[in-house]
Amino acid sequence: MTTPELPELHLSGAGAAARQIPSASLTRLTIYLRALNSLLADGTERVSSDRLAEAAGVNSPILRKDLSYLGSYGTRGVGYDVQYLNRQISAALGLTLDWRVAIIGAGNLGRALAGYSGFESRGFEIVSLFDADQLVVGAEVGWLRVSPITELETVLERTRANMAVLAVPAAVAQSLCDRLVDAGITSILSFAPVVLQVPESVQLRKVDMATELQILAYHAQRAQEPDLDADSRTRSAQ
Amino acid sequence: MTTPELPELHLSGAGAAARQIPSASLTRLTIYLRALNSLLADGTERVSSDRLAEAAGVNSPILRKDLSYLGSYGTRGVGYDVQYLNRQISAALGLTLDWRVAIIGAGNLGRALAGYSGFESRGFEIVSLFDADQLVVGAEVGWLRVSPITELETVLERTRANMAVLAVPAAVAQSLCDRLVDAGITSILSFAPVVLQVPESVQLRKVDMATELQILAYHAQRAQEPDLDADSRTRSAQ
DNA sequence: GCATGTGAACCGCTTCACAGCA
DNA sequence: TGCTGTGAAGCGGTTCACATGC
Repeated sequence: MTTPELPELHLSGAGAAARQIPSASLTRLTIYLRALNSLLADGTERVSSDRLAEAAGVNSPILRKDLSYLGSYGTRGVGYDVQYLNRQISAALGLTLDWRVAIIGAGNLGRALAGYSGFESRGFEIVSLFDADQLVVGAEVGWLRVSPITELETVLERTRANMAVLAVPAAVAQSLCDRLVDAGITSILSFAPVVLQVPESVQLRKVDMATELQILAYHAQRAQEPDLDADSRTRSAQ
Repeated sequence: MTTPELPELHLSGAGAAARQIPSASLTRLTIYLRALNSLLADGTERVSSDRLAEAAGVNSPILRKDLSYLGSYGTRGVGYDVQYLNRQISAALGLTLDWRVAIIGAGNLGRALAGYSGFESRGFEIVSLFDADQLVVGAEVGWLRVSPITELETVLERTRANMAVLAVPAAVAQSLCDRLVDAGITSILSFAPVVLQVPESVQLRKVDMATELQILAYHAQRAQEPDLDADSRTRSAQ
């Protein structure tokens, strides 16, 4: 099982990348983007790291550090130009490219996603919506028509989708995921509460609402019981 | 390196809680729980860390480390009893307590959450569903009836909710969040794409689908462009 | 013998203080 | 002077190898 001594330097695979943005920073960058969009809507032209950090709910040193991964886009003594910074972050995240999203599953969740206006405004176009249920196929959801899952490969190709969102029951998630991968999709966001297996070349992200509630439950439980290490089990001293 | 033997017990900081489970471990623990439930359904009675780790999509050392935060629930040379471990993790996460969830917003997303069977099976009972739209109020969603948001405080109290899920538009999220906090809710899961301000005593978790897609876009962009450090800026060698 | 449990090294993110520049 | 940008220190999580106990 364990290969004893393989000094594995993890540049992730071939053609590995220089200067990868840490994943925690990535998450925050999307939040800065939201805050900048708000500022743009307000007509604000300049912003300091302190104020932007406050709007994003983080501290300003880490905001500056995050931005420094992208480059130096501010003016010392002044701050950041809202529109310029917005563009730079968008470009760094790849949002200036053409993202065409297929949604698999037209249940409540799939429909919620299809109707979510937040996507369009941030460079994601939803180009197809699928379901296995014949009663749902053909229905209109927003400006989309539900396609039969049997035509998955054909429609993916015709609509030139390059991302997919899985909003299907756990039982069928893996087989649909496999079909997506075979069809050439390399970015998948899954809402199905199962562990999916994908090749390394495919980016898979998961969102699980039950997980989130369970984590809340853990913290709530701790808050309820001030009696924290009431560990009555016999614990042998280290 | 410094002092050879310092009986260093790491209570993390002032007034901090004893023996907090690292957040990354917490997330994985919920996944183990799912895997264990599958094994239970299969009738499997024992499992090794290798096999459980494989089912959860992680490596086995980190699984054992995660479990070691809870205690020693395995048998060396043998493995873990599926049912027993399941109960221990559930207890550690606080899932044996009574969690009563209110869903705020009965749009597609709120309805998707209300109908999500994954909650019930894991100890979360959805006790109320609210909306501001008079056309939606009174409608039946599953076995719930949509309550008017004007009666939020009354219904929260009557149904004894102790958690809430915000599935409302960004514009109204903060004010509803404030009402939840004032009503005594201390655990909130938000799907609204805004930064919410809450007191420290309130646990807030956020799920944002646009953020997830943006992170996928970043990785997909990198995969597309092998030409990664085409950093043509003049960098003064400070 | 075999699989769990864990101290210790390692690595990467966060923090901080200050250097650099308008 | 003021705010950005960043090296370096600090810290927490992951990895590993092996001690532990059935």
